[in-house]
Amino acid sequence: METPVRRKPALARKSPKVPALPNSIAEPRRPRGRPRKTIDELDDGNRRRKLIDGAARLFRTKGFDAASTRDIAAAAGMHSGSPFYHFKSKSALLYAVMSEGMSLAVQSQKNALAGVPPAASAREQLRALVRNHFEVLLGSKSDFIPVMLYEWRSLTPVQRKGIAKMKDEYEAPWMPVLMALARQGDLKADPAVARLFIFGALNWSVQWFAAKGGKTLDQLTEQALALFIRED
Amino acid sequence: METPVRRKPALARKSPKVPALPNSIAEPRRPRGRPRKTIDELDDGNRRRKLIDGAARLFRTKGFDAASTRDIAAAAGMHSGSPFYHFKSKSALLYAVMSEGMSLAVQSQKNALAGVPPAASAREQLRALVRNHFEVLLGSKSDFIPVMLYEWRSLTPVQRKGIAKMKDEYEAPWMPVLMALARQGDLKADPAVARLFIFGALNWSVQWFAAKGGKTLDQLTEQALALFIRED
DNA sequence: CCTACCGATCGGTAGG
DNA sequence: CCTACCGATCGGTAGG
Repeated sequence: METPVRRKPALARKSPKVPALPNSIAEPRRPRGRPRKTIDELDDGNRRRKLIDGAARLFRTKGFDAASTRDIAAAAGMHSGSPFYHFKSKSALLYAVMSEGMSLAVQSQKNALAGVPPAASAREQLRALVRNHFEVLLGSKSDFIPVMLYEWRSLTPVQRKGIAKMKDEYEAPWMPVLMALARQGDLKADPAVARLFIFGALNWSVQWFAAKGGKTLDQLTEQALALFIRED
Repeated sequence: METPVRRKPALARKSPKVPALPNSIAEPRRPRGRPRKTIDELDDGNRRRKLIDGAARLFRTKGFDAASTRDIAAAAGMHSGSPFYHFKSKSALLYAVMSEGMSLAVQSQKNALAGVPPAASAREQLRALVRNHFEVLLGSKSDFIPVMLYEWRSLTPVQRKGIAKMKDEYEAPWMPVLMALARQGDLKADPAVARLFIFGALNWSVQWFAAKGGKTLDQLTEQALALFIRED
């Protein structure tokens, strides 16, 4: 599933944009033994990163189909053909965005749950899940998950399975919490349906949330809990 | 805002696909006075209808950008250039889909509210609104509103204003009902935020609802009310 | 509404 | 990673 593969060995060489320099400066002597990371390899990591970040932003703002690989290349400071050195297709780039987004979301959710005291109520656990979900949807890295949510259909079937697995992992902790709340009478709907409604309510916030002037993510979390869960 | 305009006067003439018939049959004599609708004009209505319906379905299943005007033409039994006889651009066709969808939704909602007894509780009124919203999202004409919800960004700014107006009209009856529920203590969240969450929960159902095997729209309605509104 | 077409753009590739 | 390019497709149009 790790799609991107470089097509040629990365050879250290001068950037074509930089004017030629004396050899002693442009090509520092290599130390003996296993070759260290070359300047190009480090740079390559940056380029890949810039491609993924730019793609995430463009896929979110314009949609997958309307964002051209030329747009994405330009956003990363490259020329039109270069993204295909890092990703074998536009769809592989989409997969990379979604897959990275889901990794971040799963990790972020694990951290959030780890911060909840072991004896915390189901209500406290749901609060942590909801608060983290808003962070994932609307926080600093907020291009990735909206792309995942809204560009699902542009994946190939195989890619879709990969993302679905990460989505299952992300959603897994929610059901036991909702079932506990239903058991104690604080959630009145069937937990399976409630889960779908609640995710919908939260996911839809990317359509209307405006960071400026609006509510904070903490406030949104409190409102969501007040709406879904009985207090008494 | 009524974008589609025919470019030439609609002259009654034989369909090119149909073999030539004797004049007396193919071209019935016109009665005196203001011309009645000709066969071609009736047919034109059918064609326009087929274009809009096919576009709605293709925009929903493939997305606006991925659905080509050739696809849409083929779905209506036409050749590639012909949709542009009925609509001046692909985006005008999108607008027609959304605008028709919103008209249907507004009308359907009016009927639903008219069926609620005058002295009905706020809860009953919300039930009618939610039930109708599911019908509009998931019922028989269910391609139109999902397109409206998910292809918003492909409209021109001017078109967007037109749709926004219809959306405001559709959403208007919800706030008083939610405010009444909040006043009587059956809705615990701020009504303005609750409205956004509730629409999100319902709108998201187009992502997971499968007509076969799943819940009925009545059951979904009851679950939604149970989730959002206190019973006691 | 069809036929025949156009310019623009797109994803992707070869070769260095 | 750039340069130069290709075939395919797309929205749209003229002319009948």
